[in-house]
Amino acid sequence: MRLPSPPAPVRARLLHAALELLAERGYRGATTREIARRAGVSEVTLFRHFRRKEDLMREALALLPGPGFLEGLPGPETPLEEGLRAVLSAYSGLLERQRALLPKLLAELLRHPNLGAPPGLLAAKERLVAFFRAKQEEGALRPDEPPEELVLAFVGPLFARFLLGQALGLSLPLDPEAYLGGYLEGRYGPRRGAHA
Amino acid sequence: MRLPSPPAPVRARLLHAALELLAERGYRGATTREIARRAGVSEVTLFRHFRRKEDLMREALALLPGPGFLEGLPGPETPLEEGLRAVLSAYSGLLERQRALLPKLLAELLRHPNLGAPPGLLAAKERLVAFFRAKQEEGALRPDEPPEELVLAFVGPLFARFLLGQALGLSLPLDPEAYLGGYLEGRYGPRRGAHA
DNA sequence: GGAGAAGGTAAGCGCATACTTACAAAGCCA
DNA sequence: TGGCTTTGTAAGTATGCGCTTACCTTCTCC
Repeated sequence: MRLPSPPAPVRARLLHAALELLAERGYRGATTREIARRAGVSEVTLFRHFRRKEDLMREALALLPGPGFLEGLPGPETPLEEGLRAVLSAYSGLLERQRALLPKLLAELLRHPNLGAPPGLLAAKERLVAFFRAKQEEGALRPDEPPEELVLAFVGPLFARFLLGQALGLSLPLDPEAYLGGYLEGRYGPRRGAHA
Repeated sequence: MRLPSPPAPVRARLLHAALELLAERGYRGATTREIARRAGVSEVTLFRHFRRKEDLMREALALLPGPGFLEGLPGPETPLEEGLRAVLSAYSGLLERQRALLPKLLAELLRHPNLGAPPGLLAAKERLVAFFRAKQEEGALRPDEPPEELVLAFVGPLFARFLLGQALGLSLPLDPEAYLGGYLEGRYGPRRGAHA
């Protein structure tokens, strides 16, 4: 009798190799030969686990954003600054751990919509939007912008830091407290309150 | 006697087709056949103008960010809000005109560092950093963050709007005044000044 | 020990790709 | 008219790709 399959390490290795190569070289550049080689198995084995390259890629993308990421995000009841710090740490941890794989993977998602958006990423987005909306309703954040805009304003610069940073040679260490302050207080000069 | 070559339209069409396809399908997916077809010439003609595909791609990327973009950016003497509005209009105009080609092209740049960073993009970055630094020195912007951080905080959400937006199904119309306000005033709730 | 599952090796098929060669047609300028 | 340049068409080469087939080995579990 077979157990419901203890997650075969070969399969997992193939998925991780596929994800890596997809980010590094794009869909066409990530060849099945190279994926198999990096996973330490033969190409035949790859095709025994996944009927088509496309199936493999779809499953690999579903690994995003990785284990523990969702749980690290704040819930609607988390206080504002604590929640923002949690987002900051989860997000920058994700980007640093994966060495900027994520921006390239997202670009690949745009190019191949038939691969479908990874459910884990969609769930993360929902959770973020819910958190920011809750803080708006509490009065802790400006109510005059849609919550999605607040999410983008917080997460966008983190994201662009990796993409633009690498492409244009901007390398910035991340100072979480300064980052939080800039987000909450705005960028006006030191002694200025609200603007006209 | 030959004039210094009035920029051959065939060559220009090939470059634009290459840039488009590079964004749409990535380096490997942008085949020389398809580039030639889209430019309305034969594949042989393509190889008569560019010895190798790589040469074509490198030259095509050098077209970025397109004519007039640099001139639309503010100089160090432009006042703060006027300058920010100029950045906003130049940047979002660029992204909208090119239908989100840019994020995918940047991802492609990351994957093929041997193609080199387009000088026009580097110049745009320099100009932006110079503008924000000048505003810091005038006291119009917080002096406690590096100017590159201020650039990323302003431009990052615009950028992420296209990339994350398309990949995750966040679609947000851009309200320039609200965007400016959020950047300058911060995201704290309606009645709150500086934070602890 | 024997069956079945999971893996490997070797070889190959059909196709698309980057790139080439050979040759002909059209336009421009002397 | 005649050379020069630019483009086209037809055909082809070598390589690499996704994917398959056939056969052998190793391990586990009864």
